[in-house]
Amino acid sequence: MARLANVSENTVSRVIRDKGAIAPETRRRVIEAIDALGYVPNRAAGSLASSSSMIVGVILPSLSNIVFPELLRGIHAGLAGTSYQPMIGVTDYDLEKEQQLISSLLAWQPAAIITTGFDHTDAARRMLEASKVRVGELMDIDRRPIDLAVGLSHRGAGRAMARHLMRRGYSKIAYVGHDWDADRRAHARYLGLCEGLGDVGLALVAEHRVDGPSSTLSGRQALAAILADGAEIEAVAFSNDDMAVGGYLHCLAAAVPVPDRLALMGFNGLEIGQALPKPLATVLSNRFAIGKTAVETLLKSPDRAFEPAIIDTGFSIIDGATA
Amino acid sequence: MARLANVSENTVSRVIRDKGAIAPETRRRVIEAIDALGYVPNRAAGSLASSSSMIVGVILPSLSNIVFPELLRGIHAGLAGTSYQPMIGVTDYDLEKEQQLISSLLAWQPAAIITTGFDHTDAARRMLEASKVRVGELMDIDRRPIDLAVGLSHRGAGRAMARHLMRRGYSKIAYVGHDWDADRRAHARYLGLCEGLGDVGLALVAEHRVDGPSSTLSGRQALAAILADGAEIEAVAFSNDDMAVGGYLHCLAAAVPVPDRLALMGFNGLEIGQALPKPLATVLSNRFAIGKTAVETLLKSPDRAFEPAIIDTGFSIIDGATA
DNA sequence: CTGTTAGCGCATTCAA
DNA sequence: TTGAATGCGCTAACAG
Repeated sequence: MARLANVSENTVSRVIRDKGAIAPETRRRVIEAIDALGYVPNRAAGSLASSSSMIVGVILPSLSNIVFPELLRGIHAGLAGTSYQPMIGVTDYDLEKEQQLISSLLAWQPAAIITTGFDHTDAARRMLEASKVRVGELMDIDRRPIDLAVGLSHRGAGRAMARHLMRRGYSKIAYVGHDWDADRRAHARYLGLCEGLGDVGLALVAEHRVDGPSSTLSGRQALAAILADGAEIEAVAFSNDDMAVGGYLHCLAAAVPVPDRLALMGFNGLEIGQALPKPLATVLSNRFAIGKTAVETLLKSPDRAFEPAIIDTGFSIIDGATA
Repeated sequence: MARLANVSENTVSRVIRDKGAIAPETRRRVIEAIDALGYVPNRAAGSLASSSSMIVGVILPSLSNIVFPELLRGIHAGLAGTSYQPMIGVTDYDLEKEQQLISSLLAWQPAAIITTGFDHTDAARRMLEASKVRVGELMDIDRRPIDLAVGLSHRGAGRAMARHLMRRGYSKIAYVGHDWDADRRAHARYLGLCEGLGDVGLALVAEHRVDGPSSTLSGRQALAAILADGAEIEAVAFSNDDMAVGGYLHCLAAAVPVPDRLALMGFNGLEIGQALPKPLATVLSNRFAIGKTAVETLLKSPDRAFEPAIIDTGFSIIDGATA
């Protein structure tokens, strides 16, 4: 193909990568030859030679929870138009698996590695720090990142939920949630919620947590359970929208008037919440923006800054009609 | 590191890849050296040398529709325990984008490429056929694949929906759907539905399609619209569960008794449908199994068979309580 | 602006 | 069972 265009192999490479100055005429010939032969460059060779690849490693805790595909959507959006390719791994909330994935991904010498949260094994942290790839830790901003954190303060979101419910006149507030070991951010929101209540001398009047991940079904069952306990409850703060939608469906099935007899509030701002007969009161967490911003910021520079950076994508209360 | 273990570079490579016979003692020394130095092999170099990589290219039409993340989950499950890594791309239902992604992915010399459906540009089809990588076309099985198809007959699923509704005693059946240009499989189900009705001399009494992708909100609006038209309708077949859940929520909000006044049926078997006050009648599409089966089958052999293969993962009716 | 030269870090021969 | 030699296809550095 270099022969076909009457140039050196190298010039071809330069045309493809748009690097260095090239005579317009030469470029034309090369491009012609390229699509005459249907040439596809070998990325492995390129990566080896340049000891860097156009890969962005993405590590997600789960694909079952819709928020992570949405985060991935944002990452994709940030990558669109570039020639970076995401390589993804799923940890199932297991830090050992995360460490192993980090190792496999580093083997490709990626441009960046994106993961969630600040919890990593020591070995994983060392690998990330030792490598010079850019590192994005997403969703949370409440601790010091390795390189870049993009997300929101879940502690702050929890406080905001407390304030919102109190502003609406509820004071007998309960909590319904799911497993904290896996979902640390849910725990942070819980703590924020308690702090927010504590600020005005209140406390949760009841709480119920289910084992395992959040889901509509378990939210529905959990709300039924906490109501069966008989405590006097005016409003329920859920660990997230999945749980809250489940709770709402229980109220529909059990004919509990929402929000008059019981107010409900979720977290995330999922579409399904807004399609309910009464739109769910919740907190929008901007997953898409988190992913997109993270990618754009990381790829802006190939090198880390002197100090880790934190980008707060914020959150906003969605008033809804259930609280 | 070869020095540390007192062996040649080459022996190290053999230990890592578990290839060729190695003295237990030597292997021990090498492994020791490996994790003493925290050595991470360079995959790009490996791929270049072997002209094949441990990458599986995955091309999805969208991440907004929950079925594709679930397909991805299945793919991940099939990859778990192997050292293959998925590299993913999203087409937004655009065949040109698919072609471009196929080209970028082939540049990595992947072990396999997984995409959805049988619609590809001519160029894309040529690239896939020319390369010797294994090719999985997922979700549908109604046409002849390039190498391997894994999925279900959407035509058949549409007929099954028709039969189910008729068996339940409904004969005035309407259709509510979304954009067919993007979602060819939804169209196939529609055709199957019409055929199923036609078999016993029936036809749809009304139909309504919204532009754009399926969503709970548009399902809700679409059902409201078709009911407002005034045709006499006993049951509605939706293009999928997102739309059907939206329809159900409309019935809740508008106090339309389900299924007594109006029966509803969806497609996919999403979890949310089963969490509704009345579980949704729907058709389970086994997305997870499709992804997992496809990966497992493709990676079983590095070479294509003489004849393309088709794996029918089937579907099953979920009776529910809405039809 | 373009050509030349020399590796990148492995896997794959072939010998020993 | 191990070592030595060769090259995968490209990019980087340097000349010209």
